[in-house]
Parts: sequence; C-alpha cells; structure tokens
Amino acid sequence: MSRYNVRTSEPLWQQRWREARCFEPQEDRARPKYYVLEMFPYPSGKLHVGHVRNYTMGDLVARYRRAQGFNVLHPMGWDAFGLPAENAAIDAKVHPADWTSENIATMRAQLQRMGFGYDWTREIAACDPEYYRHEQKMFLDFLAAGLAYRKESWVNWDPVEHTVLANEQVIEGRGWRSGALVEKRLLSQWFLRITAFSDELLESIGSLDRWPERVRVMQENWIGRSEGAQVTFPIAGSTDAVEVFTTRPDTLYGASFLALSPHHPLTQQMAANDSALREFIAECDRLGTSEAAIEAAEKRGYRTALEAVHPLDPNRRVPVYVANFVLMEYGTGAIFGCPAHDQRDLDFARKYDLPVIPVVLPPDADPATFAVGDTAYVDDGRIFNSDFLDGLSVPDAKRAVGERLEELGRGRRTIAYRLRDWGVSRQRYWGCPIPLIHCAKCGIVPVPEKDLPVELPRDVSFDKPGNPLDRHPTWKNVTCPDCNGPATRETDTLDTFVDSSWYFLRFCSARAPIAFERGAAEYWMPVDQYIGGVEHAVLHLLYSRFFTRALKQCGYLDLEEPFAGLFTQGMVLHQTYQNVDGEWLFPEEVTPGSDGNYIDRLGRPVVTGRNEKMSKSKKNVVGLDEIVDSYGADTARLYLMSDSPPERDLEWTETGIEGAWRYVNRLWRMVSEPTVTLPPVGATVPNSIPPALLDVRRMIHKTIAAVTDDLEKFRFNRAVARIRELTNALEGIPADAPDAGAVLREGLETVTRLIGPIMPHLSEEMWRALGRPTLIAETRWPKADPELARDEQVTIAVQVNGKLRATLDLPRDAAGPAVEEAALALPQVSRMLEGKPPRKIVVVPNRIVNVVA
RNA sequence: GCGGGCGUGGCGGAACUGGCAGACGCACUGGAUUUAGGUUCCAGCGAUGAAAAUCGUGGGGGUUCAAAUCCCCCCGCCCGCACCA
Repeated sequence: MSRYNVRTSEPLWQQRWREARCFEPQEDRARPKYYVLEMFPYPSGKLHVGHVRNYTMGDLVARYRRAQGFNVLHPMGWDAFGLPAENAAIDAKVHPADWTSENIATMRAQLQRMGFGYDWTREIAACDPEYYRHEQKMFLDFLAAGLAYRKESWVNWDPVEHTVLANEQVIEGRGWRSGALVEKRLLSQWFLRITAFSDELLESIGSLDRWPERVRVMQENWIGRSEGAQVTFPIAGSTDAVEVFTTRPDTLYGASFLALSPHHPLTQQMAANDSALREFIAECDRLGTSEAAIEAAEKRGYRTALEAVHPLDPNRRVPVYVANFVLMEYGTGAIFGCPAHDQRDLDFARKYDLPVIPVVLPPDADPATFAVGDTAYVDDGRIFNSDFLDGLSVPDAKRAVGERLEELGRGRRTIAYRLRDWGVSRQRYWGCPIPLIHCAKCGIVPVPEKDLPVELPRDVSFDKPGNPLDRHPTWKNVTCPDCNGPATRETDTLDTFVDSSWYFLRFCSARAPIAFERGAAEYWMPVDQYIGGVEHAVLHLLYSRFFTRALKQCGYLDLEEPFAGLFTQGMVLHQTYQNVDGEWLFPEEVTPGSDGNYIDRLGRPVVTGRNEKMSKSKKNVVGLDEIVDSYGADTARLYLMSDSPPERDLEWTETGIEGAWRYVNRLWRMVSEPTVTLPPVGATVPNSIPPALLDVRRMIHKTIAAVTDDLEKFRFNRAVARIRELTNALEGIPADAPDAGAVLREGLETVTRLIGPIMPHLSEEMWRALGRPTLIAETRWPKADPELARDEQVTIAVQVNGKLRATLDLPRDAAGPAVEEAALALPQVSRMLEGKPPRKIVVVPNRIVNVVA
C-alpha cells in the first residue's frame, strides 16, 4: 500500500512555486486585485499551531482568490520590535537585534515549510531602519500637523515592564502583557491625537459591514460617545469656576453637590495647604482601579470649604466635595450630583446627608407626594420643581437647559468621548526612536529629514534596569540642529503598536525609498480580507484606523478605512494533563490506559484537565516541527480547517490529526492506484451513462457549487465535509459500469482542484499523477455546470400532521396534484387517515408534502 | 449593571428563506484481512423498544399544516466594557 511521501513531495512543490514566481504579483490595473493579510507575528521564537491556523486561513483565501483570477497580494512580515527581545537580552545576554533576527530566520523557515504562498520579495521587519525611518518621518509630519504632541499627564505605569502603557493596553487595571497592576504616574509623554477623529472613527464603524459585530461593538464602546452638556459652576467668593460634564442637564435643578476628582487641578490646588485633603487623595490613590477594588470601595467624599453657585439660580449654593469615584480621565473630572435621579449620587447624598430633590416626575405620580427613597428614579417623566423647565419632557428640557446655559455663558450642549489620546512614549530600548532633540535653548527640535533614520545604537548594555538609551554616552548627547548648542536626544521609543499601524501600506511597495508609493497603495488598498485574533479589537485595529486617517490628513494617500473585511479566528486549545503530584505533563508523556483513562510513563494515573489555550507553563503544547515531520504540512492544514468553524476555538487532538492523515493517504491512493482504469487526460464523459454514474456526476457539480459558496462565506469546515462526501461517492463508483473511468477522472480532477487552497502540495501531486503537466497554483477554479448539477429525481418527505411517515421519489418539479395523489396512495398515509378525507394538503415543491388529517 | 454571542448524540460539529434533525469527522462496537500491533475493507452507532412505534435540538409557553430555526418568559455558559457622570 503506497503512502504519500510528504518529505519529498512538499519541498518539491514549494520549489516549483518559487521557480514559477506564483506568488509575486505586480500591479496590473487591468485585473481585479485582492489583498489578503494575516496579522503579522511577533518573532517570539517559534511558530505555534495557533499561528498556523491563522495563516492557513489566509493562504486558503489567497489561493482561492488567485484561482478565481484575482491579482492577489499576500505578504508576510515581522512585528519585530518589543519587550521580549529586551528581556532575552537581560536573561540570556544576547543582543535584542540578534535574538530577533534568529527568531525571524527560524519562523520564516517554518512558514515556508507550511507551503504558505507569500510574496517573500515584500518581506518587512519593523526593526529594520529601512522600515522605521518612514515611521519617524510620519511622526514628524504628525507633529507638524498637530496630531502628535507632548504633555504632562497621569499615565499608566507598568512596574514590571518599566514603561508607560496606553489606555487600550491596560486590561482590568493590569498591563496587557505583563499582567502587573498598573500604577498612575505623572509624566511628560508623547501622544497621538486620536481624539481628533473620535466622531469619524465612531461613525465609520457603520460602513465596516464585513467586520464581526462584536468587534464593531467593542470599538463603539471604547470610543464611548455620550451626548450631554458642559456646565460651568462658579465658585462662590472667587473667580474660579468648575466645569462639569453631564448627560442629564435636564436634572440641573436637582443638583445638591459638586464632586471633583482627586486629580482635578482645583483639588490639587486646595491640597497644597490642606493636609487632611492630601491624606484623602493619598487614600484614593492607594485603592486600586481593579474591578474588585471598585466593588469593595465605598463611595467616599471629602467636604472642601468651597461652595459652588448654581448656574441657573445665583441664589442657590451647593457644597463642593472631592470624591473617590470621580475619574479625571472622563468628562471634565468633575460632576454635579443629582441624588434623586442617579443611584450613585443618591448613595452619596444619603451618606453625607445632602438634600434629595426630585425633578423628574414619573407618569401618574403626584407631584405633591412623590419622593425618592433608596432607589433613584432614572426613567422618563415630566420635569417639575425646575422653574422654567416645569412640564417639559426630558429631551425637551435637555434642549431648553442647553439654550439657557448658552445665553448665560454658563455652558453648552456637548459630546463627551471616553476615548483618550494615544500615549506612544515607551521608556524602552527595542523600539523605533522618536526623532526629536531636546535643546535647552530651542526647546524640542525635530531631527532634520536628511538625518533620518535615527538609528538605534547597537552598543548598549542591559546590566542595569531602565532604558539603556538614557545612559548611552554618545548616542544621547548631540548638537542642536538649530543652534548647534549642546542638546540631548529623546530617549523614549514609540509604542510597537505604531509599527503595526501602517505595515499593511508598506507591503504595497515594500522596497520603495518612501514609506509607500501612493499609486501602489491606491491600487492594493484597502485590505480585502484581514485575518487575526480578536484580542486586537480595540488595540491594533483601532490604532490602524486612526493612523490611516492621520496619514490621509498629512497627504500620504486618500483612504479612511484600511481593512474592508475582517475575520477574527478562534484559538487552538489542547487538553491539559497533570500527574499524581500535580505536575503538568506534555501530551507525549501520557498514553491512554486500558480503561480509557490516561497513564504517565511510570504507569501512574493522569488527571485530565480542561481544554485550554496552549501555553508553555501548562505544557499543553504540540510542536509544529514534529507534526510536519510526521504528517506533513497539508495534513496539519487540513486538520486545522476541518474540525471547527474558523471563528470558534479548535481543540487539537492527536486522533484528529491522525484522521486527517488517513484522509491524505486515501486521496493519494485514489489517484496513484485507481480502482478503475482512467481514460487519458481530456477524455469526455458521454451523455448516456448509467444512473449510478449520473448520480455521481451530479454530486461532482453540486460539490463544486457548494464548496465555492462555503469558501466565500468562511465555512471551511463545511467545505472540507463536502469534499469528503464527494470522495466517499467516488469510492462507490461501480468499477464494471461503462465509462466509470471517465466519471472517476472527472471526480478526481474536481477533488484535486477543490483541495488546492487547503492542501496545495497534495493537490499538485495528485494533479501530476492524473497526468496533468500544469500547476494547480496556476489553474482556474472549477465551475459547476448547473445542467449537470440539477436533480432529475427528487426525494420528497411525506408528512402526516407534520410528522414524517414516508418518502417519495418523484420527478423534479412534479405538479402539486400529482404529488398529492402519490402521497395519498401510500399505505403509511392512508393508515393514518383512517378512511377519512384529509382536511388539507400542503405541498412544497421538490421538498415536502404534508397531509393534515 | 450594560453590551455582544452561544446552548443540537459520548466528542467536534452539519441542517438553505421555517420544510426528512444528527451531513462530515473523531471515539466506540462487531466482522474481514494481518503472526501481532498499526494500516486497509465491510457493517453498526440519539434515547426507549422484540417490533410497531414513541420521545428527542438547555427549560416552559406561543405562532404555524410544519419550529433547532420565528415570538415571549426562564435557566446556564462564554466574551467584552464598567465608579462613564
């Protein structure tokens, strides 16, 4: 029995594709383009099967679109800056650049072994000065356009990574990568003005109709638009005033206090000569911002000596508190409290014994008696107790208050966003240097364009904590480009998410002396199909949308949305195993015992745990190289596409990969040792063939149509199932029937072409074995013949009262009365009718007939 | 709390616009081939039942000739956001 020899076959076809330059597209405006992109990987060391699942999907789409005649761009590169390289430098005393390039070499070889059809002539790495020089230019252009700026602010400090993090990179109060509790620090940092596009980024989500709903919702929530009003409360006996944001200006007459954030400038000012307030602020800072801390923390306030004047009634005064629940990051960092109509304000008012003034009257409530107890009234109603607003609806009152505030110069209707500007300074070495110089005389001076790129110095040491650029003797100290006086370089580097915010543009003209050629970008962009993990829903995917707009504003190109289609794939999971001592075991260390349970190498029982994301610490990992060594790339690709829908998590099992391997060999046997002698290439199937062969032929064409539809809709698991069904049917071809060989050839050639995107090496090998001299990679996608796919006979389900009783084989499109007659003639039907005439008969053509007794 | 999604055999999952539930695969059972294991081939595989048949898509109700699919209520799980003013 012949086995498919993956070790010789797979490298051979990879070489053929390379020689034929199959995957190196040129701009060709006469042809429709298709840009397929998978999120480029961080070169962490080795590829894992999760990567491979992602890239197999991309390769599948790319090969399928190529076969359809699209001019397909499918590039690959490396998100090569980042902290693990520095950590490796600290731990293993290797230079981050060397560590990174070694990993790239390893992972590139692994990708090539998988047979992915990338255009390697466009390969890029973010740590290459030829890449980041353009990023530095962009930063300077953003600076000139006011889209980049420096400010001192409270920032998220990751104490493990020793650097600042953007808001998007803090998950539940912890650093997204380190998991360390984030601290607040007041630092001077570089920001990109993503908030300039808040509204546009939110609005355009509506146009992203080929994005998953949940990603769009996550971005909407992250941008967090709220309509409301900004209201000015003057401070009594002072020229100061406090700006407050509210979504409920209609309840302004219900205000009974003002609350400031502990980080509010006015709070800080008061704290200068109020030690009790300083103590209160310190207490607030000690409490974390984690979910648990917030749940546990009671609402607390510090009553200041100040009183604020009600903006609509100069005679009313409300006390000013500093409160632990007011965030400086949202709105204006100050609120007015309306206890009757906000639960949190009510809790606060009860605690500090503040007045509760209802101003929204529930429908059917009596204004004379309505009172708020322990539950704030947050629903709709009529405004009362509110002077000129009395009797208005909530929306009308919002409008009226807004107008009055504007007349008085005490505020205006406005919109607040949750989105903050993107802090991009990182106090780390292995990133793109920010091309600026600090001069005592001239201030911050951009590095002249002719001096770009500002390259990272290679001679750095990691023996002390902190950023080695900060203590580099020659790199840091420079002369000012403006005054030639002594100056220092900016030693912060850019967040690595900046690198990934435009790499998809660089791929369009990867060797251009400028960031990207406008014409090339306008031909290839937007990315037609982007594929990656959902973990980037509000990180990379939001930053890239912003960056594209910022580049447009700076005249780089005319495009808003970089990714027309997005697909977020599920993770690859594996069962976990622990021995009796609770130590984690690798999958290869456990074997199934006789009773269905698992045993370890000492024969001791193994505790099987849940399926979890593969991780080194739990040892539930499978080595890609080992898989490819034993089964080949195609088997792995098939398995990754066949077992679960692509958006869902996939459970990796040893039996599953073996099942895929069996199928690979079965296909190979079918062409290498066909059960029926095949006619030569080009032989046609005669029109008159036995019914059994007609059925097979019909299935061939139905399968082409169905698989095409499945691939269009990212239903790869179903496509595989369909192809397997056809394979089963082909094995059932009666060998003695006349023309069986011709039908078998048509079937095998179809299967060969349909598996092309999934198992490209096997497909080429089968194509050659079938006597075809061409490459599948250069062969058009098969077309289903609707005539041949059409059923001549259909099986109609026969129901009585909605329950299946029998089936009928009838000619297609049989007339209703004929179907009824045939159904009524069935003994299973007449028995149920017990001689009585049916009340009603429903016929759905070619599907079902339902007799209602 | 708010938002998004999901719930189908022992398992992963199919099932078009409401029209034969369980395709395809994994596991398992029996048989053939094999010195044996593996491979390969044949058959079986939702539950109850000897069969006829009945029940069956998280639970309850509804619409319909017909519901996994639509509507209402409830339960459970996953994901995201959250002192958001």
